[in-house]
Amino acid sequence: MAKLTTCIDLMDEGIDRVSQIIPTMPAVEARLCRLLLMVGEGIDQELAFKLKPYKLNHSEFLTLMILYSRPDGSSTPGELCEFATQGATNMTRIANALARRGLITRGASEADRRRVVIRITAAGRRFVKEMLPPMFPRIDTMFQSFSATDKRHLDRLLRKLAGNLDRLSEHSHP
Amino acid sequence: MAKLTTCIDLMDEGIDRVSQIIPTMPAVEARLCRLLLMVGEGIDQELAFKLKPYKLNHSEFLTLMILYSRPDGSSTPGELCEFATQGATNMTRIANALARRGLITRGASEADRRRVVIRITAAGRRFVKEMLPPMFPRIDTMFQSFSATDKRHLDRLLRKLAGNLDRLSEHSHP
DNA sequence: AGCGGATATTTCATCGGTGAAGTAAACATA
DNA sequence: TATGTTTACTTCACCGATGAAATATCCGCT
Repeated sequence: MAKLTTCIDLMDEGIDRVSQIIPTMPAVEARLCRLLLMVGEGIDQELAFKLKPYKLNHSEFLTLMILYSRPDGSSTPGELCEFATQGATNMTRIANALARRGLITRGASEADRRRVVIRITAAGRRFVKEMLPPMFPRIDTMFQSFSATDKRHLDRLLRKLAGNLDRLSEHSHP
Repeated sequence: MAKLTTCIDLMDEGIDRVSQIIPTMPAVEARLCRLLLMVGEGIDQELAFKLKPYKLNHSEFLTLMILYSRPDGSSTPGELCEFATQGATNMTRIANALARRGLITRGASEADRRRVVIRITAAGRRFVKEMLPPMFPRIDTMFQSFSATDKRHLDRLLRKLAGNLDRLSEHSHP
């Protein structure tokens, strides 16, 4: 497995060379994009590694966590799609997978019979409560040597970036 | 399409509730992880959107860019796997796709006949030079209202995080 | 020279995710 | 109350990515 930092070094060289050939390129910004993508992938892999023993998928985990974090522990496929940024198709599969393991139940809505009500079960809550804590040490390690100010800055900058991305996608794929 | 910022708001609420139930959770750090993942996905989608008209994949684009940025414009599947953090299997497919479009060539290595030498073609170089500039305005927009200091900070913090991730994965999936 | 283990790449089976079409219920309105 | 439109979810067919096994070559050792 290639180290992230060596990939970053190579990326730096690559961007330097490309921006020599194409000087109009916004090199600093492009570099930040690539950095974000690479670090994002890194966290993804780390998360996948922690989820593997529980035979959970990233999207299954996220869906389960959304349900867990809701006051009433329930939602609908459509809502979950929104919050988890997933396609409806995929949510069907995710719900199938979680229901088969008894972590959630699927029932018909009384108010609107088109709707399906998804609810986390007691077993689902127990499962989350058991699988979450083992992740904590590794999350702490990820942010080792980050000062409180560092964390505040990172938080602020990422949110600002998110706002800009929203404005971008409004214009193009609305 | 759900806005990133509303997803982030919901995530904030979710983390608050979960950390009330499980107070040992490193809430600040977990939040940063989720933020990073969400912003990463956002950039991914933005990139995919820009690549679609050129019928390119994220990994195909990255591979092509690596070749473009090398002084001699050539590499091998194994090396490209490392730099692009891709499985060898997938690199075969990527090379097939790019070769079919005449953007790269595949030849046998003289020194080591197990190796395949992949080289970007003149058409490949022209293609990159043509497709890259239209992306620049959108990259600039992504970092609108980021001061030079903001960018420096973000760069520094992401690299530090990458270093920590490397140390994590060394211990576990080495 | 010849054998065993390591390395480089491809093939195959499978999984997770997506777009397009299908089904069913609700709503709006005439 | 009949009809057309919208909404909610599912099914189906396909694509991109991955792990395990197959193939071919190279390298070290005797």
